[in-house]
Amino acid sequence: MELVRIYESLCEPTRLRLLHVLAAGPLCVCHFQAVLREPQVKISKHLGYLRARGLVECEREGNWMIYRLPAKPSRELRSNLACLQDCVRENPVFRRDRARLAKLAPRLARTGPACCP
Amino acid sequence: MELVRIYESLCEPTRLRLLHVLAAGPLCVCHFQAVLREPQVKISKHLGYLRARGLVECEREGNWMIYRLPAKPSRELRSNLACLQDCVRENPVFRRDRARLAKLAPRLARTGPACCP
DNA sequence: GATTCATATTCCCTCAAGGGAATATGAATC
DNA sequence: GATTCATATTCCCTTGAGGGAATATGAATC
Repeated sequence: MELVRIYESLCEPTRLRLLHVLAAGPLCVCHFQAVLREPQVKISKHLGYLRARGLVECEREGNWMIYRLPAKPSRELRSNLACLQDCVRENPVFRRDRARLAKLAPRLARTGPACCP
Repeated sequence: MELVRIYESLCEPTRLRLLHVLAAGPLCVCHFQAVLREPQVKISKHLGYLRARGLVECEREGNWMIYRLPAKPSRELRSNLACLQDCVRENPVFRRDRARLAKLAPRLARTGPACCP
């Protein structure tokens, strides 16, 4: 059941944070590290997990791997991502992530989702 | 994070079916067995799991345990249950459960959620 | 109080998840 | 081609989930 794969992907806080941040746009791994302040292994493993289950897509760009939400998400995935965004709106951890992401915004605007140009 | 507990509860098919059936109203364990056609241990364990995480409530009535959705669900839980109902609407397994539940409806109307009067 | 019925719990097993340290990979640069 | 940088993978460990058989519990009945 696809739904179960989705819920399995959602039942870990780091992955929720990754998906929440991704909702704002594509991002490379080192930016995730900067935003979540979690070790590289952890970020990379969880992104790999999400990718294996089709919750994110990725593409290499030079040294960097750019992750994004799926271009054509299933109805189930769309509903659940929307529900997630709604649920975490007022959660301090997620707000903090958004705030850190916002500080990167000017750089992202210049260089695109990859880290350092 | 409460959200994670919710998603953990949702990432198993039997539990999704239980919650889906519960959305139609309170029910005792033996009715769950009849509707899901799963062994007693399995039903009981998963109901216990859901209960421990606050996704269902229960109350003894004579020999029977009546399970129901929480009287005052959190916003997160409400959103996710709604999302779940929406996602499974067209899924054959869940539809079959509903159909079997419907066949019990006349009896339920007479005796309440407990099994045999 | 012994039996019966509905339900819960225990025990045993297997398997996958999650964390971190260390190492591998693959692209770019010198 | 050696080095560097970003990212992925491997290895090792601990922990919890899930399934089923067997057993326990608690209420009702005889």
